[in-house]
Amino acid sequence: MRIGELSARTGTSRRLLRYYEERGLIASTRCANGYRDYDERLVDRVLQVRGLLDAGLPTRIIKQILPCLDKPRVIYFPDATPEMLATLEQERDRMTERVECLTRNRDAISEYLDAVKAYNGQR
Amino acid sequence: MRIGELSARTGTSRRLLRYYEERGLIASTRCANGYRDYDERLVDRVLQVRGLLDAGLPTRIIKQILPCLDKPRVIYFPDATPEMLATLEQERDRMTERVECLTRNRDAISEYLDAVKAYNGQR
DNA sequence: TCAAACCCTCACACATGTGTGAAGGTCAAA
DNA sequence: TTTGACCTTCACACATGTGTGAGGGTTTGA
Repeated sequence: MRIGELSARTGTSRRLLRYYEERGLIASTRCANGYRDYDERLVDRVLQVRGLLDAGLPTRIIKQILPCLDKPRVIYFPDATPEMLATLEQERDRMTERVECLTRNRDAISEYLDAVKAYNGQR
Repeated sequence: MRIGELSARTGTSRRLLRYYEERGLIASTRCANGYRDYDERLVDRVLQVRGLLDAGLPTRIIKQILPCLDKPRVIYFPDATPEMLATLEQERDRMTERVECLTRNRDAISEYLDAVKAYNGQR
């Protein structure tokens, strides 16, 4: 599919799709006329990238972790250098911290909202 | 305490502490000589702010949700306008999405790392 | 054939979080 | 009294994600 369709199907501006490509997060082939041609699977990929970006991860990190996120897990490990594995472990731990922080604070907000609801319901 | 101590105890640059204050995330009083004076509780507050920032929330949102995050919950609801409650609910949902996205992807990384470990252990 | 709707690259612009340094005031210890 | 370690404000700078538009090619349908 071309960039317009991918843009529509992912709710992502063409500008950003080109940016993600420039950052190595998604790939495209080129038609004879120079237009980008995207694979069907890119739809999920773009959505995943956006989720991670929204969760606060920079493209630099997303690019590093994406290879381990592919659906049919590639059992091709030799490409994982020790440095890369260390980075991955570190990033996994940072993600865990984020999850905990977010969960903790979200629960506090929930409690607050519940309390307000109870207060208003009782009046 | 003065800014230097708060900086040391939170691992946050003075520059950022002033920035957080400018954004209304933390407060300080002033000594006679103009120096900022921070309350002991600011240590936790700064750490919380940093956690939320690291989790991807902008200062604008953090400022809005901080009031519901105070330890001894202030049961003083009239200040919560309907618009603010709507914002809170929306932000709570966004946080939930972030948590889910992060968890999903972190688990995938974990699986990948486990697989690599098993592969290397078996050789 | 011409207009509309695509696509391309390139570049400037903006908000946000953060670093760095200048120019200068305060305070404590030597 | 002077030095050094603090503090102040202000301003410029940078990376990152994202918007916008210029200048120009391609494709499709009226």
